[in-house]
Amino acid sequence: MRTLDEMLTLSSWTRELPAEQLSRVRADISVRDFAAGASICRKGDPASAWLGVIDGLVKIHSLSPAGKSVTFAGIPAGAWFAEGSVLRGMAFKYDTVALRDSRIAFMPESTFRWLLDTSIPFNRFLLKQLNERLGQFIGMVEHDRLLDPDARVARALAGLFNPHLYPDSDPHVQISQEELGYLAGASRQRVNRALQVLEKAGLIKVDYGLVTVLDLNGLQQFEA
DNA sequence: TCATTAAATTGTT
DNA sequence: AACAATTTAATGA
Repeated sequence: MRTLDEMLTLSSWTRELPAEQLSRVRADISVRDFAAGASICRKGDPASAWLGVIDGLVKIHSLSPAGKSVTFAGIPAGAWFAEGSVLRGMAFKYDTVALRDSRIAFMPESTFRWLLDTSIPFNRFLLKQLNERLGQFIGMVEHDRLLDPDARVARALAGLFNPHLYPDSDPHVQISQEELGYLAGASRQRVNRALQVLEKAGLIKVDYGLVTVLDLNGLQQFEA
């Protein structure tokens, strides 16, 4: 399992941070492990920390009153998230759940705001991240209305590998087809067929509980 | 190390 | 939604 220091080294916003600043940030962050299926934070919890996925995989999702699950984003190792709620100073609007055993970094809101007030590199990073996320969500609406299920699964999968949001270069995702369904807005059965199509197209490799991306560009551009 | 079993995940209808 | 097949993880001999 990866460590906080490895995560910080991987995060681009730490690279231009002066050593004193980085060491304070490092000292302020706390780390907690979550088992697969465990809730990391719930809708309504105060957004008291900026969150980083040191290891594992996390989803941001919402449950309909009828119990249907919709996943808005899957967050792989190496990524930081929840800056929206911390910036707003409000409670979380969605639930976040560990999809596998995961290690999460908690940067206190006070440290986050201190970086915001003092570090240009940190602000640059946040702007870029917010912009990338905006693009991803606009894309989701577009794909939802214009693309067939095979292509939607392809884009949902590709979204987990956005190189700006998720700098980790590991081409594997350990995720079940059921969870991919929640992410792509398709049934598990439909996801299963889509994965077979994408595998035959040479874009991915499918294993038990694991998808390996072979051609990220091809995935992003896939259309039936 | 191997066999057995339960649980999770997948493939198909 | 249901069912069978497959894979993994855990257990104990």
